Amino acid sequence: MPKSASLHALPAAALSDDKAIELADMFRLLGDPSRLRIVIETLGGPQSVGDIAANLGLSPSLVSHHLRLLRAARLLSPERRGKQIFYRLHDAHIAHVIADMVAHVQEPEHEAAHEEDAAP
Amino acid sequence: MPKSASLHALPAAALSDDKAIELADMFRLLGDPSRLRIVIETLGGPQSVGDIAANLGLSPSLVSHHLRLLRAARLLSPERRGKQIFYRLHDAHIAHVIADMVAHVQEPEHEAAHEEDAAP
DNA sequence: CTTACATATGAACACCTATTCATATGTAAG
DNA sequence: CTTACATATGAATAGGTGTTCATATGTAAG
Repeated sequence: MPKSASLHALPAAALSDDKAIELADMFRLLGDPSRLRIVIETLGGPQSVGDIAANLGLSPSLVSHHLRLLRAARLLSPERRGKQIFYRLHDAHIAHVIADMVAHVQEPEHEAAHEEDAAP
Repeated sequence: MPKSASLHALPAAALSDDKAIELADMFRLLGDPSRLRIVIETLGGPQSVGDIAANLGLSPSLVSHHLRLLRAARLLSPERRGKQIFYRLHDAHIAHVIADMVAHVQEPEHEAAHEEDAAP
């Protein structure tokens, strides 16, 4: 394993394949706009399925399908309250990660792009 | 008035659809194990296509295909050095976000932290 | 020039996935 | 009981995507 020496304060780039797959799995779930919006909705507190659907303009069926995946991945957890079921972020760890990403995206643009593909 | 933030200054859950799609796009790219490993490889510094391929056990062709996507999304940027082309994270912003996620996954164990927020 | 190496590109294929529709399950109220 | 509401589930489908193979482009050296 001819690995390049770690540079500076950055974590040493190496990540076990298992962890990589685990991370990729989480990224993949958040990689769908509908699912990402659902997760973001829960950042403000537990939300019922119906509220999420109405708020995002999605069908309750579709929201439920996505919630099943987010539930299986332990990103969200359900809590029954009467007829409704409220979903919340599974733990503070997930909440922090998501909030961090949202915060980063909401920041003003950092630098301009270089130059890229040229098409003759 | 924004909803009450529980732990830190959580952003008020709302995110414009454009930003949501932009974020989801980035997540989707990182949602593939091969692509995620490629990005993580560049955390330690610029890496040539061949080195990445050899290091990850992927074909140079596949790596190049993935690099094209990461390049188009401005996550990585190429730099020619002789015959080889080195790829590095496009900016410190991206680097920080990725490193943050990796650090979170590498933490020993994450356990659920319950907290009551909003109760109608 | 030719040769060898490094990367990129296009096509084809198999696989996966997001969405919709119809239907089922569960729950509170009349 | 029945009715109405909230959520879940299964099937079917259209579109997307990762991978491989073959080939092209670019670059340094002999």
